[in-house]
Amino acid sequence: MDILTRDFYNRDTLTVARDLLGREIVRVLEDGTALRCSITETEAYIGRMDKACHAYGYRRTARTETLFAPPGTAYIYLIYGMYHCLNFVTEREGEPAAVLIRGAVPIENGDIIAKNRYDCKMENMSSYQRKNFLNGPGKLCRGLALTRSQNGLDLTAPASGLYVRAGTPPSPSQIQTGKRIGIDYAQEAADFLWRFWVENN
DNA sequence: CTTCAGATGCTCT
DNA sequence: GAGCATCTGAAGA
Repeated sequence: MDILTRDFYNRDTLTVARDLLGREIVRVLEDGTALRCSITETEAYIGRMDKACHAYGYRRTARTETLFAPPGTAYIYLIYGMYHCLNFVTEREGEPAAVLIRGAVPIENGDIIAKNRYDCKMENMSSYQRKNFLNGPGKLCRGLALTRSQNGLDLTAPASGLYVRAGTPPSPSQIQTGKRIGIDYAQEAADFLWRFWVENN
């Protein structure tokens, strides 16, 4: 198959964040159903130098332990008491960094994703719901039924039930860059242009 | 279209 | 105890 290997994640985090656009997340449920979606928006977090990163200054706690795992590991945490955020660990093992997956569009089994999100089929979604389907980290995790139970999974092993395929990356001219969202507390790091997304949608 | 309050529980000081 | 890499529904322009 065309599953992205550890070498893909074992690179500079900004490079990986750009390169993840258009890649396919595959989430295999307990019953074997494969939910598939294409990544449309990402953000980079680099502990070495980034005050917005949970592992800023190599801070090591129970939560940030996953960021020190090998590249290609899933880092999933709870935010605001009720939502989850999906990240992919990057750079060499021991270098705490990751890419937050902020948005995606469905490719396969959209009806199940729609059931997780809105408890209905895709065809019954309103235009507002279509527009706001998986365009946020909490929405994406809800749609793909991801929680902290999946924290630490190996994204390069199909057996983990969560992996990433090569997909269809956009042309460089379709990639937009901007400031990251929701990190106003991070001082100078709040202005880093570490957010990437595919134009349209 | 926009702003805004409130939900809710884990993490770290 | 304070704050958080968010989302939703309601209300107003």
